[in-house]
Amino acid sequence: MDNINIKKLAKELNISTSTISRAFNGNTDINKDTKERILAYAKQHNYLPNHYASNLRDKKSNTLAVIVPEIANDFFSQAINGIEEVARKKGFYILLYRTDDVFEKEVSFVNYLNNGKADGIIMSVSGEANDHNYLRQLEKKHVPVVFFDRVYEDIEAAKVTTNDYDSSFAATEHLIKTGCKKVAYLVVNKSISIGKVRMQGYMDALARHKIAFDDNLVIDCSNDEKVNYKILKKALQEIRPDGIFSSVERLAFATYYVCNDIGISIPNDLKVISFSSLRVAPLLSPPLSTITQPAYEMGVKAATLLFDVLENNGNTPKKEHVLKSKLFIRKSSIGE
Amino acid sequence: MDNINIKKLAKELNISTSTISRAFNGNTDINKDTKERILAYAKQHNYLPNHYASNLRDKKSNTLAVIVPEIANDFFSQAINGIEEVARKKGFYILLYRTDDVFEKEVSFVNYLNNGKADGIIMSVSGEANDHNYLRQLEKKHVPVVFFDRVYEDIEAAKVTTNDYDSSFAATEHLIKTGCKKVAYLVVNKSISIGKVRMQGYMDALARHKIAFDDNLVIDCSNDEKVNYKILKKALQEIRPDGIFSSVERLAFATYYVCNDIGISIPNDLKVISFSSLRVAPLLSPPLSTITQPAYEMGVKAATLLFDVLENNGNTPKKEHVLKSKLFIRKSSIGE
DNA sequence: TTGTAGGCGTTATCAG
DNA sequence: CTGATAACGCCTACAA
Repeated sequence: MDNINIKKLAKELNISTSTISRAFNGNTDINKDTKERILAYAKQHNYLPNHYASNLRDKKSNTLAVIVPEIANDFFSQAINGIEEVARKKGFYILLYRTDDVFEKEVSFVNYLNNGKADGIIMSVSGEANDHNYLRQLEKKHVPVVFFDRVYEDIEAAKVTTNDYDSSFAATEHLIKTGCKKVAYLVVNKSISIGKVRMQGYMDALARHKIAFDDNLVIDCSNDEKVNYKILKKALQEIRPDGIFSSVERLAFATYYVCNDIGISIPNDLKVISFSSLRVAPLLSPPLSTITQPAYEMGVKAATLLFDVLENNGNTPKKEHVLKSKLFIRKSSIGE
Repeated sequence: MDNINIKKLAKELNISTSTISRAFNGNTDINKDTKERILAYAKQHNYLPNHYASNLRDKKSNTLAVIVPEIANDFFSQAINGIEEVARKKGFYILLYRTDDVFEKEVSFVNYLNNGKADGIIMSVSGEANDHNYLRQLEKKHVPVVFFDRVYEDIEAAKVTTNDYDSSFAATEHLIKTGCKKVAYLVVNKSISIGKVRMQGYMDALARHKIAFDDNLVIDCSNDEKVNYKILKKALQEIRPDGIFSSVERLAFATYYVCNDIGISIPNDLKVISFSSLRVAPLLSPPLSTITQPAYEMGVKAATLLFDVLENNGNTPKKEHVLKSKLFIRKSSIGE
């Protein structure tokens, strides 16, 4: 009796398949004794309803797809934790997908999800500059989407973000107040999404303090660590900023490495502040000033919104939710 | 035409469902033009085969379950990356589950997987001291399991671990050679699995150097950060070790925090070395000496082994694979 | 309270 | 090369 199923069980118990089904689905129209007998026998024989059959019938998968650019990253892994927490309480499971920031991977995965594989999608996107029609098809299939952190403005869906503009403004202003005259902005892609908003905060803070914006101080980096190291080394040596506002944590780390190697002292020669979810930021040398997004809470919020839509049959109004980041001023950005 | 399916498509195209099915499954028995016509029309109408129906027929889910104690953790998130990389190449997807180190969650999830939800499982376990029969039932269902890092010795399955004993011996010996007379061992649960093996390496290194083992120097911590802080503070003040070998990265961080607060200087007063996958360990103050497991490679290996079993119809011999960790000696453990 | 039967969407088999 | 048909395992009307 290797592959047990509802029919075999029914035969062995001399009972109908419907009754068994009822025993497993919290149906009240069933005799308590019968139910117990079924469950006991099922457990003994290691029977559980087959998910694919159930899902095929119900058109429900009890699965959430989570799409992120990276997994091994403090921000995203904490956000995933938050999503998982909510999903678990609802009896949902997480199908995880990493895009590596490659738009095509995102598209291919989303298309794959087009057919009942997941009941909803939570994603942080990677392809702002592209055509997002592939996402519109999900609507037709009634697969709701919630964006978090990195969103597509042109897609109508629930969105969970942080007050990036304000944080960036505050961080830049902090550097200025602490004495910096030449604050550089580190970014991976200045023309899209997050990099853009954060840059606006940076620019406006400069303007407020009557510091002329200098395009050379916007340092556009890549996703390759070695390349970034070179770019930053060159920038620090040639442009010689006295402050760094980094929109991405790994660029701040790269800055630390470069400074260690070429003998620039943080914060004496250069003050640094960065977006970062690194939990040991206070233990760095020097402790890194950070703008820390509430990653876990963002995950929780995104998942909660998704369940709102799911449970209201897709009729919930789309909303944008902005959570607040926290500014932690530490030694890396404090003047003498 | 909201919910398209193979039958509607067949009707619209005036063609049979079998032909459509063939078009989607790389079947050669189909006219090229027909195939192209089908695929084009399907794309236009946003049709893709329903996964649940396919899986129900094929008894294949193309999904791998990954079970880990935590996600927001450098080691596990890098390992998941490795698993994902391999899975993706095989066209598989990842169902992720976090146990929070709670055995019951592990059991409940594995039981849930008992019915075709996943074709295989990769897990790092949480319940060494318990009954593992729930895992044996997976064998009956032909759902192969691969363990990584934390394994159950009493379950026969492929296992991917690191040379923990050797690394622990080497780390302890390093501290001794650097001048430590009183090396403490930090552990979360000394009696099981990893904590046990690592402790053995520690003890044997002491013995080799004729240092008497002192039970007070084994500092058993918890999963609660605040509790750990208190335990460590007390230990550092009262027992006053001059070296710390930590089997878990977060205990090393806690040590740093305590030392900062009570004015113990690392490495002058206390030398520290720890298992850790933190990528910015060189940037800590002081840079942390680490035993770093090849997390990504372990994930790759585990996934590869799982596919070996899957592709050989479960007939592959079970094997244990031991990868090597790297010892990075940095300032936190170097004498003056 | 329980049983019967049809269908969820797909694909493998077999026949043409 | 294409079509008809019977499963895959389950659940829900509906009937009893």
